[in-house]
Amino acid sequence: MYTLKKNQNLTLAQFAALAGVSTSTASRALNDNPLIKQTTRDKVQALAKEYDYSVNAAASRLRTQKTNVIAVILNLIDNTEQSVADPFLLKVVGDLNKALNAKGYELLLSNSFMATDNWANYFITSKRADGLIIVGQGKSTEKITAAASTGVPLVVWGDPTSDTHYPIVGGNNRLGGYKATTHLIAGGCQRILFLGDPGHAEMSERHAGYKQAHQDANINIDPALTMPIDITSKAAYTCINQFIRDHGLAFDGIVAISDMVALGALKALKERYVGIPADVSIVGYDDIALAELMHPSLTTIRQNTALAAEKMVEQLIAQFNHQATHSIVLDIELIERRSSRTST
Amino acid sequence: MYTLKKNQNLTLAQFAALAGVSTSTASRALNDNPLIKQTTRDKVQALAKEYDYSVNAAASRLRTQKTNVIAVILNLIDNTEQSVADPFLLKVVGDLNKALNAKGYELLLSNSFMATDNWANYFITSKRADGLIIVGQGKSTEKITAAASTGVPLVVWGDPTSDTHYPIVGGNNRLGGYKATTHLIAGGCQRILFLGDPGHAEMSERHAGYKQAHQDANINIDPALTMPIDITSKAAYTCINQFIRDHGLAFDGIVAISDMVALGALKALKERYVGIPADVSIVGYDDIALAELMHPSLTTIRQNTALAAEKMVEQLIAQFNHQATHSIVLDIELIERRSSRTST
DNA sequence: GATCGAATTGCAATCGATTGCAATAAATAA
DNA sequence: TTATTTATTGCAATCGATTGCAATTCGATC
Repeated sequence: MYTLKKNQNLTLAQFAALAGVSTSTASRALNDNPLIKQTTRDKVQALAKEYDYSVNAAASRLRTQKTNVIAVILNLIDNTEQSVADPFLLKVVGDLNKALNAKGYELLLSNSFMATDNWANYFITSKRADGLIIVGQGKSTEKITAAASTGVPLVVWGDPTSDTHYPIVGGNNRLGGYKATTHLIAGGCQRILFLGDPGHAEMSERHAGYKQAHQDANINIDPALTMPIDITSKAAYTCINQFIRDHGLAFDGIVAISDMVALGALKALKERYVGIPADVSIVGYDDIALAELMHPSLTTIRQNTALAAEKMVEQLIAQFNHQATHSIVLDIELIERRSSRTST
Repeated sequence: MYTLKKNQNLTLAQFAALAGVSTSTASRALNDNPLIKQTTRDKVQALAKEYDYSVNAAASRLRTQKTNVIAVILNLIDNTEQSVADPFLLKVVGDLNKALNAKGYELLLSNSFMATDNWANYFITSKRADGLIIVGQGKSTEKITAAASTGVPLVVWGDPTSDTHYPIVGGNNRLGGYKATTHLIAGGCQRILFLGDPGHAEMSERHAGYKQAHQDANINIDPALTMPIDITSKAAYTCINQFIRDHGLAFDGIVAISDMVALGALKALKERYVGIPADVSIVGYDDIALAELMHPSLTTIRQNTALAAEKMVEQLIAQFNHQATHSIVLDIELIERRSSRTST
């Protein structure tokens, strides 16, 4: 059994007295304000370390009206279950954490299932955070537009080609869909399944790329091959099973909306002893860590999340400085592995 | 009657004037203080919603000395690279987020690579958070003990059998190691590789279970079969390849310290056309979402992270209330899948 | 030594919500 | 009716750091 020990906290006034300076000098010294003589600054800072003094963030935030906190909102799409666990989303959070820290901000994590749905009010008006980073556009962008319309600084990870009044950072989804599909076609695929819901902004773009690739190759697009499923491996697994039960193995390639989806499909196919890539080629999306570990390893479209995180933070800071912002399209990259046939 | 533009930053004073009450009444009404007449409370709360008023968290925190924020620190072990991306860690974060929200707390995310290494000082003294949840004991528990010794409220995810002055929540690692190993032995394995570094608290316990299982089955333990590798799939992959190159397939079972490690091993084996589970059986740890999706699906030890998160939050709140706390051992569960032979 | 300007430092008001205590209104008892 | 509780509400001090402006010190120059 352990009990709480009361640790005494110094206030700036007490600390200043200790250091033999006024509170103003102490405060400025701690903030490395050039108004204060260098030697004084050094002395004060050293004392702060010695006495474990650190400024009261609450007081500082109240006075400066700045929190140095950014709220990151996981804007999940479908059912909680899988989405929250999606390695890709969480990787983005990790990268954001790094990018924010590098700029002196802290990360307050939330998801779209929280009680309030007035983000601007809850986070910004209440001075909990200085800005919002919203990961994912969700099925509807209502809450986002609502927040943006109040003038709150925010950035979204999503499809950057969406026409919005706020900046969106994201991969080139159309190109991603195009490259994935083209790669399959080059490998000899003729009937390519599209696994993902085109009702969602990013997916819609990828689907457009998928269609474009077909057209460029003069291949007819069979609408029955587009499967608008949830972004979960379970949905993909079920979908593939159902499809094969209904139509047999009436496809020879799969473009999946995420690696998790691809893995669900892969599992279903393997269980039916479908040869991969001999019978069916698969391309995923995101290049999560697991993609490489699968057997066969998964061909996929890589998104540079670390760079994306930096860009998002950049765009947010621009808003703090009342500078113009804009959506950013990031390059994507096709990572060829063993789940797809190489072009002949 | 004139209308005020909504969503301006109202102060409590302005809002109270609007509502025709004093600031004290307004404040109490918003906090549902029974001192205030019910009808007044209702009226004030309705107005708050109408005018998008929300209390300034900075001011409130300054006055009440309570932040309602918990800092969650990812205490990573080895190289950043893989660990940050470990789906298991991130799942824990997701569950913590949920558990904290349920109790009215927010989650401030950090990792052990941040600038400061005086956690107590940085988070608590500075009034950024009310308590710490540290995910992972790391290779050394220095920082944790340092923080704990200052009396800061904290809880750790790690090995609960460690003898500490702070509460640790975690799975029954010894039992986990034991069950995994016993399961393999029951399936006929005689030479079982242990993939994971026993120098780390949790791993050490699992290793103890591994040894115990051997003893109970009267099987000699070959120390050469214990491979102290990093907790990454890459390390596992390399390790298995190296081992086979050096000694051939001198083992018929693997107990892996995490699913990621198991997957790395699996990949190496598959590439060498080793039959799984025919030639080698594998048991992982954590039961991440991917475990089920692998081919063959991965037998593993499941840890109940959602429950763990709740317990951790509970232990933390107990400290806020100056109640006694204690470490908690959570049950684990063997999930039998296809990567291991079933007991005959 | 006196004067002026620059370099440092200090004074005191301020940020916005909370809460002990006092004050008032309403309800009950005498 | 008046006295006495009891239920509501308001006053004003307080939390701790920041910062505009005033005050002081220090050099350098005449």
